[in-house]
Amino acid sequence: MNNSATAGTDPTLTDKFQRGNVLANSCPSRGILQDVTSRWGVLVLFALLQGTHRFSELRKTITGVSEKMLSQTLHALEADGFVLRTAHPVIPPHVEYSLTSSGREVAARVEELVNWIEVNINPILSARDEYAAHKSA
Amino acid sequence: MNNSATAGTDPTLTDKFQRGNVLANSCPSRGILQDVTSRWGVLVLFALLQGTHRFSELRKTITGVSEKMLSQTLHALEADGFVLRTAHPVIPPHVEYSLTSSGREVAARVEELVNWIEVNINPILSARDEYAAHKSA
DNA sequence: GAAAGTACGTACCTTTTGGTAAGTATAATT
DNA sequence: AATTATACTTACCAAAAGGTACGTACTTTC
Repeated sequence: MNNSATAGTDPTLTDKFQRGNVLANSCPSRGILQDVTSRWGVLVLFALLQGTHRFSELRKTITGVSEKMLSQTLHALEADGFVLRTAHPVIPPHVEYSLTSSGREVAARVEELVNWIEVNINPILSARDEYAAHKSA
Repeated sequence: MNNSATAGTDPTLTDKFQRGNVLANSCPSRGILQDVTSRWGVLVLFALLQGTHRFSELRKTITGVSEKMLSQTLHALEADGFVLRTAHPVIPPHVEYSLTSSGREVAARVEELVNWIEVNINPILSARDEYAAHKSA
């Protein structure tokens, strides 16, 4: 994928110094951030804070996700070590998803952000309307 | 198992009704969330926490943004009332971007998330490597 | 009088993301 | 013997995000 820094320049040396700085586009934090803040990633983390869920439960809980996207999102979060997948070898399949300890830590931050937005949704929507009205006037 | 409002604050019943529910795909919170957690939205909010910036300064600070994307992102955040655009009518143009009070509040949450990831980047990357190694084995 | 500086908008094209529908495996149920 | 249930994957297509490059406006500097 796209891990390279600015095209043409030698990235290797500067990369080490740019670590830990999201504002630098070669910083690996950006990749993690995208997994966490992706459209479905946020909602999966948020939902799993309520406890362990099965795949089909997550699908019902997070309205609008397709199986494909949910699966993809869970894979990414699992790879980053935020989500633990536990498969019980039975038929039909039984798989449970839960947060790891680091997953709980990121999810807590995500939750704070989500909660703030939900609590302040009305003022924000008003701001939007006002902005739109002002532009068209 | 079902208390949707938690975090650190006490979840009253009225909270639950005044809040939206991001897990429902018709909830407008999802739209705001996407502005805030978009690839460049996160970084713009993060950068503006350090203070007022001009357009060209933001471009230099957030490595990798194109003018088009930065402009688009700033518009979205301005419409949501998170960013204040101040244009000085001089030539060449001079425009300053800063956070509004609500912008500072969201940005603070975004910052916590970003900071956590940056501090924990190494363990996370190790988890990734281990996961990749395990899969290929 | 050409170039640079600033903050964009826009047309065009590529890449990524996302959705839909179908397929897979197998045991229990009807 | 067909259906149901679960957790996926994959192929295919549509939509959205993103990048590049150029245009605009006007003044100051070279």
